[in-house]
Amino acid sequence: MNAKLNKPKRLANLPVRKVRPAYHQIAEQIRELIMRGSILPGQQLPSEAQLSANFGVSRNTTREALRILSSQGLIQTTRGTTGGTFVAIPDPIIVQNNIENGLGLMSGGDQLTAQEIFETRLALEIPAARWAAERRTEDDLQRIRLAAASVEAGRETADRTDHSVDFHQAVMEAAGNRLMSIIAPPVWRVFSRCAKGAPGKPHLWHDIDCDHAAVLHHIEHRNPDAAAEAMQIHLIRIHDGDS
Amino acid sequence: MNAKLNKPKRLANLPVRKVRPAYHQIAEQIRELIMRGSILPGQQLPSEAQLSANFGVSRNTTREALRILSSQGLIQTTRGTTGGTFVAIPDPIIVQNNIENGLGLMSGGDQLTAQEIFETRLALEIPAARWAAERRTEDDLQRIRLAAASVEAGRETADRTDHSVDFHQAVMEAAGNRLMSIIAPPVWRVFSRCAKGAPGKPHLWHDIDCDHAAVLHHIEHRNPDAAAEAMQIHLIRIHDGDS
DNA sequence: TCGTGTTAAATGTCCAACATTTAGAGGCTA
DNA sequence: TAGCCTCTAAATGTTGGACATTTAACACGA
Repeated sequence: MNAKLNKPKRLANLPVRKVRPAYHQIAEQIRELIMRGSILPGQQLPSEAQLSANFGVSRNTTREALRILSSQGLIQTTRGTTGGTFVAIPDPIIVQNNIENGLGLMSGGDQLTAQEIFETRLALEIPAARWAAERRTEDDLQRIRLAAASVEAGRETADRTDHSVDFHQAVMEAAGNRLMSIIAPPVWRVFSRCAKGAPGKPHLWHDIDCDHAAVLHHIEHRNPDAAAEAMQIHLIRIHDGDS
Repeated sequence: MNAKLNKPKRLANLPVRKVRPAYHQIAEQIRELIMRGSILPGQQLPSEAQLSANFGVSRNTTREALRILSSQGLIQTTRGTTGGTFVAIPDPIIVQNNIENGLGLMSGGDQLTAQEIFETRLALEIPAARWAAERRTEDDLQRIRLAAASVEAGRETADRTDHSVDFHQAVMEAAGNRLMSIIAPPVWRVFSRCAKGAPGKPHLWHDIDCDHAAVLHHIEHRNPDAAAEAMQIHLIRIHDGDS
């Protein structure tokens, strides 16, 4: 049994697969079609039987290829007479889950330190606070206020942590950059998983509430520099508070 | 045919699957085992035959579940007598590909604008330049120099674009944050795909070379603020140059 | 007109067999 | 003994066919 454990290492060091399995090649080809836009989101792919005939493989092999694409969020399958395989309409939730999966894997293997995740948060959220102060709508403000209030109201630490993410999410969305809104949540989730051994001193939560109020205040008054600085102070606090 | 096009929308609006397929449930269960650490990276899973027996499904169904996990980078399969299915050791390349898949899909569907991608680059790369100036080693410098020289030497626009990514990658790696080094490349690739209709004025490439030299110079002399500013100027230039 | 049953098309699942790859065991030879 | 060869076993890869299930549309009758 022990002999088996070191086998994967050998594989990782020798990524020279002579021939990739058929299902892998087929997935690659269909993926290429989708990525280059030859088949548009919402359009239907040929049925499994037709695909199998076209590629000259059995239906089982085709299905294994489709499972790969499906798990990458590229296609969706439905049953029934009008069912079939369709190019998926991009869904931010699924994309985020995929990113989180990957990042979670790496942080679990000690390949990511808490410091690195903290720095990434600085890079993403300080500019976000600045842009939020410049661009926020009344709706954005409302959401940020609500999230800040939920954190204050939270009784247990777990509640507060959850709602704290809501606060940061609300600020991020007020910044009006959808790409950053997609990237940030997975980073937060990995962050909270890395730093979950954080009991926190009793006054820490009070300080955090003050930080949130300050960020909100500066965004409210459209003061980008102050909002950015307040966010920086806040992030440093929650990072140091955990250590 | 047209009737088929709007079917996926209906699905997206009705995410109430009565029962998820068996392969989906099995993938979920095994994924849970891996994520909670019950099976450690490098360890071997039971053979497909044993898994099928344990779950009470056919080998085909088990294989489709394994394809899902494999495409998520969670497992690796090898053939032969010592082969089998092993929990994968996290690989940044695969994680990056998954992220790029997702982002690429979203940018293709007009869900991401060039402006948003540009802003994300600002957020990631300006701090990176600053940290690079603080932390760079001699090896880092060497790589940045090499990349800058390759851009200058490039004859065709395509060559220069490729090597330009190398330059930014080298700076990013000098910053010493692996999480940001993972996130940034997918963003770049989506960026270059969005802005590939960029012929560029003749003097643009010369300006870019000057920018690179300035960034390199400030990183070399450990001047974080100047490096950050030079990177900002550079990013703005390549963004405006495309419009 | 409304409901209802039938039907067809597609994916989901199973089975049994065979092909291929791979490392190791064992035997042969020098 | 060292080195090479063949054989074998264990695992994944692939095939073909069959049947189950789901779903919407169609035809039919009250």
